[in-house]
Amino acid sequence: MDSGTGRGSGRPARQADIAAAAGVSQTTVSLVLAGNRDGVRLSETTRQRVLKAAEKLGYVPDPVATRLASSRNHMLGVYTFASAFPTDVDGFYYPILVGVEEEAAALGQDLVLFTGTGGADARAHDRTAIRRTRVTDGCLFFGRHIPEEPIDWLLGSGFPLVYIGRRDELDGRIPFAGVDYVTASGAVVDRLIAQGHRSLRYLRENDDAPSSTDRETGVLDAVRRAGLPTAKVVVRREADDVGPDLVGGWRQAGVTALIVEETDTGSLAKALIAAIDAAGLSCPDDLSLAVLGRSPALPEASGFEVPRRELGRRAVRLLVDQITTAPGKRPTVQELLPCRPITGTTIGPVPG
Amino acid sequence: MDSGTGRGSGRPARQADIAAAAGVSQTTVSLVLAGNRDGVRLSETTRQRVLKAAEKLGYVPDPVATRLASSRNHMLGVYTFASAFPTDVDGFYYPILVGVEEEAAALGQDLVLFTGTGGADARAHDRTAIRRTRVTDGCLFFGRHIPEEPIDWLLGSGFPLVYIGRRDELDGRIPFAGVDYVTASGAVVDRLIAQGHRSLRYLRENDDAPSSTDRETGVLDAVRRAGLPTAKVVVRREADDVGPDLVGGWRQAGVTALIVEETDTGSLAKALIAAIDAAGLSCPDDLSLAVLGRSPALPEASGFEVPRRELGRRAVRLLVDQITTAPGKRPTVQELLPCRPITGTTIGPVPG
DNA sequence: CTGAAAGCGCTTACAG
DNA sequence: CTGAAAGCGCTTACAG
Repeated sequence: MDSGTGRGSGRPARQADIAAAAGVSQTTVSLVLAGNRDGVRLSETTRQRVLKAAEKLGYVPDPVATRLASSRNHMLGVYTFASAFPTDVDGFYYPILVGVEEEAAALGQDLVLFTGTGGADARAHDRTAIRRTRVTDGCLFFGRHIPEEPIDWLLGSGFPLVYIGRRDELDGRIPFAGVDYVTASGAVVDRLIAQGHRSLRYLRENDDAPSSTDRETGVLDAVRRAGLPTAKVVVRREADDVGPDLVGGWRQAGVTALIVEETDTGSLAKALIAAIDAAGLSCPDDLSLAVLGRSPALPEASGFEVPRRELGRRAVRLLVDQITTAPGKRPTVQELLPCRPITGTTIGPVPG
Repeated sequence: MDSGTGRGSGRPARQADIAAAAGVSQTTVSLVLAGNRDGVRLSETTRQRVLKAAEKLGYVPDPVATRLASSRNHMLGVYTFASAFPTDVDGFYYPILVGVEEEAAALGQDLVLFTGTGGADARAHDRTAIRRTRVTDGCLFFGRHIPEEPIDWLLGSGFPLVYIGRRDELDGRIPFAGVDYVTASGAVVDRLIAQGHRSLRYLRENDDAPSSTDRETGVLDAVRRAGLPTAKVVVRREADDVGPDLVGGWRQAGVTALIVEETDTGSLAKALIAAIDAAGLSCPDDLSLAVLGRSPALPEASGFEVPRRELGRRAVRLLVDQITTAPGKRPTVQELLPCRPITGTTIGPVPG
């Protein structure tokens, strides 16, 4: 009831209240509270009077009004085109989100999670859904697939955004923080070849997201570097079609090393690991196995670790950079992060 | 460049643009777009004209302006007084967040994660930090400890909020969705006693959060119901002070059953489990063990499971209920959810 | 050094 | 059935 304490007064104090209390204009209050903007000089007496009144009234700026009037509200959006986020507890995306949260906190930004955006249904991601992101100063997007039209529209309107994951759509105009799957995958294959393997198979999903095609590129590059034939290396397969017979057939054909990609669903790597087991084989004694990305189904598998947390942090930093750069001179920043190799226990010399 | 497509036009369309295109006033546009508010009747011709223009311009309402002018923007806040959220990947709070996200999506609400609020430092949770929550229509709070003043202030200003976890501060005026630890803990002890145990110890943290005191209450109630002495049952201990000697001492004294609380840090249960192991004992052969809440260190332990995901969902529902109820007639809703018992493998008959 | 005024994009009485 | 006007709480030229 005592508005002097700011408690129970029913209505939070606004600048006009401070102005009345301090006997100055609301403009002056705004100026004082905004700190020292260049070119503006306030008498110390006024400053103190305003500050004291603000303190007494328990003033805190209204973030909504601030956002409407200026163009910053220190809120960053997070919008996903992937399913299973963040509902899936063991989800692929959670570590990324953790990184996003950490860096956002470090930079004094709050996060807006746009919900109901997890459906794989691209029709849900229309302009209406996506324009919600404009409450924020800028937005992070992710998911294996991207609806180009709404992103193009946001980009065209000068809204700062950063994609998490490499993207080459829209003539390379999409800023992103991604992962260098090409190099990491190539290094894994190099290692296999150094162990003497000459006949290998790369099992991948039948899905052309950049993270999949980049892994394939890395694998094939390495195979070529070794002077080996690439023809039969790549095998596209659904997780449901991966069984012991597939693995058995490969062995018959003299294959000694298997490589599999670990993506956001994780189902393919899991299926292969199960199939190897079901075929009564063990790694690396019977067969070497490499997983491109760490699989929860076999964490000790050899391969590499996707720097998901760092990816989140990096994306936030790039986004804030954009936000704080004048729209005219924003370069389209595209960055790839290196992966940490995992020695693991599933790669060994060629058996026999 | 063609503003008719809404692409590349530089500036998103607003109601004024639609008004100009349709040859009506901006008010009319607002009215049409708001749907049929009672008492307002628009001619079908006008409606169609406005709708078509809006479609053509790719209009999407600006949530910030909407929020400032009205009082809803379909954003819910999440603010935590606990540390390790959501940074800790195996965090206690993540399943709650998942529930929050699910229900928010179901109810068409976006989520604002207030960051930098995870510090245990209560001084950070001042009015300024907390008033940020007012960008949203209402806010969820959690954490074992609560700074009363800012919450009192928000409550007093009529801002809808729901605490996640039982709270009795502020004369019971804090709405919450909590967990019925009393009943769940009592049931666990009942089970121990039914197995013949007569001498038990309840190990708890030295921290008086409601979730801890409620567990203790449940334990002691059950002990009393069985007509056993309560004197030595409760033991307060830091995780660092729990070792094999403590467990050994209890056995010497004839204790046959141990109960430990699993809280957000999880350190105490983990320490006890390690201590039992280090003492060369196994459960339930040498000793029965119950964990009040599932411990990641021993998921198969007997006890109960805190319905964290459901807790999140429930809290969102209560919050939205509040938001959609006129400020005058909002009851202070306080709900407790039941826990799911875990049979587990660590409770057995009294040895020997 | 300070204030009056316009404006951010909406909603909501209030008039016609 | 529709429009002119005020207002939400700020920021930002623009005058003095």
